[in-house]
Amino acid sequence: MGISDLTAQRLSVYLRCLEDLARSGVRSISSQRLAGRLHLNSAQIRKDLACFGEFGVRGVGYYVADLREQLTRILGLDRCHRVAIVGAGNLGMALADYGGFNSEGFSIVALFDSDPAKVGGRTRRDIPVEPMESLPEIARREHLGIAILAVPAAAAQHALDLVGRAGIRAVLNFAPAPLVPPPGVILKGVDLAVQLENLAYHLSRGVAGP
Amino acid sequence: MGISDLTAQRLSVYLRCLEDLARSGVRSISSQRLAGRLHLNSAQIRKDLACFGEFGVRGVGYYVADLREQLTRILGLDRCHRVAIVGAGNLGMALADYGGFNSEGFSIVALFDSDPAKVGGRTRRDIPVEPMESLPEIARREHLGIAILAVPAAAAQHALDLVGRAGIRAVLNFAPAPLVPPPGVILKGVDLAVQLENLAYHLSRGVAGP
DNA sequence: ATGTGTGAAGTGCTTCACAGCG
DNA sequence: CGCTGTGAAGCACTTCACACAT
Repeated sequence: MGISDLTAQRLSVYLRCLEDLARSGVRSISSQRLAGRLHLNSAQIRKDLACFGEFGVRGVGYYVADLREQLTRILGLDRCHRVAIVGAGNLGMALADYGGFNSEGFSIVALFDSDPAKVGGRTRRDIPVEPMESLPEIARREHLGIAILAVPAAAAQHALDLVGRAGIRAVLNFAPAPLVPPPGVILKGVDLAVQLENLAYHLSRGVAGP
Repeated sequence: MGISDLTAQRLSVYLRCLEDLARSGVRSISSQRLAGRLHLNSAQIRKDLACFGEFGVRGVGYYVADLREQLTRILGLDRCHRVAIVGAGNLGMALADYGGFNSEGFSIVALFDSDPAKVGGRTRRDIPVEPMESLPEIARREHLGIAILAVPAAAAQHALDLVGRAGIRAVLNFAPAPLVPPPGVILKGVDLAVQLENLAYHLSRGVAGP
């Protein structure tokens, strides 16, 4: 069966919840109770998990430690991913220092910027800002696997191409531009302006129903 | 017909593209050419627009200035939305100064934080950090309509409830927690960790196909 | 008794394909 | 002829409901 992106995203949510449960000392949990915590349908959870194996125990549920381990492996979080951030503006700097990324799974190695005035600086957590030109070299030396694009829209496609040529094969794009990934590169977009405008849209159409 | 969230989000994308086109002096554009720019299907664009009226001219396409105006109105961007940011950490501060929000449609009025050490400070763009307790008062005085939640997961539900009680009816949540919106509040989530982990997942499953 | 795994039904989104208008 | 607007088909995701395992 083909695993959809939505399924993979929910696995991340499940994993996060399982880590909470493990910290609370919970040993096992049913899809029903997990669904309650996450405000999802329990069949959805069972189907998502069943894509990758039979992790549950009938009459019991899922063992937290076991499932946590399985999901960590499935999501590729059993090894550390080395991340570059391209664009050292407000957003790039903040993302570099953002504590919300599963800190075991990801390590922000460097920021890159084409503005010489920014190069040489460091974030509060001491991540260095490197010149754009050294991206290919550093990418290979440091084994960077993921890039986060936080550049202006006009520079985004160029930056993406550069990143692709440097051998980085996965990119998270924050620039508000419709980009074409180079062959072999996985591209995901997060468009903050669209999300905010979506709220404006809902506000102008009256308030949420039940 | 019920308008889906996905449609509304695409309208934002269309609007942004139309603003570019207007700046370039383009007078009219067909759904085909718009689709080419945005890497979408042209029928999708026509269907999305048809939800709200017959804006096109057969044999010609859509007049850029006219459609731009219509979409601005539909999305509720013909008036300015006053925005609060809750949580003055890395992310909250960066979002407050982020230039990517359609600057005519949104105005970030204040940040709020429960940490007294942060209160009284200002962002680089001079937006003040206020104490959490004054949120209800400032929300009403300043007519705040939207809140952005950039607090830790553990504090998010509490912050959301507070924001709801202050009369704010639309919230964009960055905290990695499954929240329940108070009645009448529209809630959208952006989960940065999930997006990044999704890339890790794709990397661990081999490279993107055609 | 409890709760998984799953075929089948239900729902919603996308794409096709074409009538009809300018 | 070019292009919109749209019914119908196609596809994908979600939910139901139940056989079956413990």
